[in-house]
Amino acid sequence: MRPTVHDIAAAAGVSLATVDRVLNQRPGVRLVTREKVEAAIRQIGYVRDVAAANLAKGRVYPFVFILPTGDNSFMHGLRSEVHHATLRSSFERTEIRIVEVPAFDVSALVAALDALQGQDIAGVALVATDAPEVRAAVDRLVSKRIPVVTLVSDLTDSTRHHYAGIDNIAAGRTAARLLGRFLGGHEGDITVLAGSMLVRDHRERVEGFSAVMAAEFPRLRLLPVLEGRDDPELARSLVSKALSASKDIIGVYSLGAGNRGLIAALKAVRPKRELTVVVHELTQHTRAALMDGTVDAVLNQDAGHEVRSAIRVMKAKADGQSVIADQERIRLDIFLKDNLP
Amino acid sequence: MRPTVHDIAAAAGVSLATVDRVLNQRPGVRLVTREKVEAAIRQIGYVRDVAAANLAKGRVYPFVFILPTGDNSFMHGLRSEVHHATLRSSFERTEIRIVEVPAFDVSALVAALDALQGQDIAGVALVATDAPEVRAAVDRLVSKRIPVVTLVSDLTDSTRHHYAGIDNIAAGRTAARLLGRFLGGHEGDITVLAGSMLVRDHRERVEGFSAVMAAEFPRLRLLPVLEGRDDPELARSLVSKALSASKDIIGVYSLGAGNRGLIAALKAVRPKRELTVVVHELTQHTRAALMDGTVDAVLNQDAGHEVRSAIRVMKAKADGQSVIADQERIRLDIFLKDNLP
DNA sequence: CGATTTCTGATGTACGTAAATCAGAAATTT
DNA sequence: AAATTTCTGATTTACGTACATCAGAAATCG
Repeated sequence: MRPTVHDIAAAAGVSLATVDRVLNQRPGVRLVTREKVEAAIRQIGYVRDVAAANLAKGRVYPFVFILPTGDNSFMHGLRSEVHHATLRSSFERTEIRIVEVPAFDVSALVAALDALQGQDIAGVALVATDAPEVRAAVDRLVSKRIPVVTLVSDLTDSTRHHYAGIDNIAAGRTAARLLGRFLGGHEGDITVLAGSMLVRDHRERVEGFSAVMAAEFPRLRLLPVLEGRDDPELARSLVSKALSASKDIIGVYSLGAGNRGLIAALKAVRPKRELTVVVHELTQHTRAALMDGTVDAVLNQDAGHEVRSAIRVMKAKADGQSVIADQERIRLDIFLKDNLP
Repeated sequence: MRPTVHDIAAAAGVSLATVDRVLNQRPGVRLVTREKVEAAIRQIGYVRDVAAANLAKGRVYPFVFILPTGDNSFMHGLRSEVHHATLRSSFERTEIRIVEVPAFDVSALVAALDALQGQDIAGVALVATDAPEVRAAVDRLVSKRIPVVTLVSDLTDSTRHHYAGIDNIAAGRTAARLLGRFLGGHEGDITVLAGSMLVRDHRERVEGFSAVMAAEFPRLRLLPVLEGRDDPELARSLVSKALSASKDIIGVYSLGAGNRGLIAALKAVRPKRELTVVVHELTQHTRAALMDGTVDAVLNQDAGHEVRSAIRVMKAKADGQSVIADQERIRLDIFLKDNLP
């Protein structure tokens, strides 16, 4: 059986109350006594039973998710996953609040973060726009001992406790290799469609993609990155224009959201032009496009995993516990038409 | 706040003791009273606090993992993941026992399963060899209300509660498409190396692989499947022989374990022959081979996820609880040299 | 040395559930 | 109607921890 507080008390030759004071860092214990107790804790290998502790405390974890607005499928899916998590709240002792903030809007995000300051919050998860002001706001929360997890897109040089998202440089590199290998030794242009270079995940994907393309597929030339702001309509017109401007385009990498516009543009030129296409985010649109051959591969991050992971990590941090690092690594899913879930 | 047993008692106009009898299916409650209580439970939406219940019961979950012996890296990794789980036992209230059984040995597996019959076991996870005798033994356990989860390889038509592993047909199909696309329009032979056609996962991979190859890459011809019994030495000699027998081999699909033998055989012919290679299971050997270009893609199942998922599912079944299906779906990981973890 | 101040022990209640005991009520049998 | 059996209620203890209170011991101060 696992040792309990009673065992510590017996081992250290003190009372339960003193053990409790040491464990919960309450005042009223002499240094020598405290050390005696701590030694006993280590020696018998006591670990607090979090379930029992939470029961006694009536603990609930008030978490806040800050998500960008926008009607693209990915963010819609993310919101829906957070919503699903709220349905499990009573079991998991969480109380999840969703705060929506305009996409790519730095000051709105900062305001939302700062609004959390005084509140009783056990953790914050946010889709970060990578700006110094946001970093500063996050650091303020961290310094108030509030666990902060970035979701989907990370924040450079901030003190956030954890990032629940994929390695976007690796994603870009992987896209490049898939595209390069699928195109065999062919020569031609590649067009890249991003959402916004303001978010770190998109910048990193471009960076990884360009690096591998330059190093390993010199016969494929990258055209300037198009910014579709994750907006289907804008994406459509940008891609259509690009395709008619250059007849040498043989490959497309879409690394943001708003792919339903991209797919429409591709279908418009489809029988005539042969294009190899890699896109991000598995949605109903990209799934259909993968099935019908409009798209050759879909890179995906599982929003459900990201949300559940963020919650687990925030809980662990709030309790000062460690996490199973391996379990919290968010993986880059590669979908071909054969391994769709 | 969540409703408690006290709320049920009040709502149903009965005592705590009666509520307890209904909840835990103890005798001594008249049918009408029982129905009244059950109605109250539904009406106020009571859900048992499993943490508190486990605390009160002093519940521990004695689980058994039945794993095949064998010194290939994959099984080694699997054992090590189960071992890691034992280290978390005290937190998770589990008591994990590992039973080793010779690989591909039906009667030994059946004996191990039957040995569990009378024992106090909260769940069994096994790497199944797909045979009717094994299925029958599993069904016997299931009929004794013991949760059974197949791990890595599933069991046809059995009543096991859950399968913690990848979709192997999809894995084979994916391998075929990767190999086919990477080979561009080239023509030639493909050799397939399996462990044993006695295990369902390997059979299914071959099936998926062959189907896609036949349907979509008619210029690639499949040679007869080699059976390396997941043994590095055997794999090496089989592949070496095949490579020298046919000069037309331009692709290799290795769907079992024992890849360090395969890799040695490949390296032996490496500078002269150009081969596109897809293998299963990320180990130190396949990882190195992917990095140095001997292998083009690695398909992987995350043993850690499988083990943790199996434990979560066995727990849930033991408690009569539901699982988050999406969270328990084991994914096929596709690794190129760019997205290695 | 006595008077504080600071520490420590003893004890009790609580969290939500499980499980046991015993007395009394209701139903069933004789 | 009495005797029995079957149900139900009331109450208690326990799980491991948190937290509060109060009394008494030890240390520190004047």
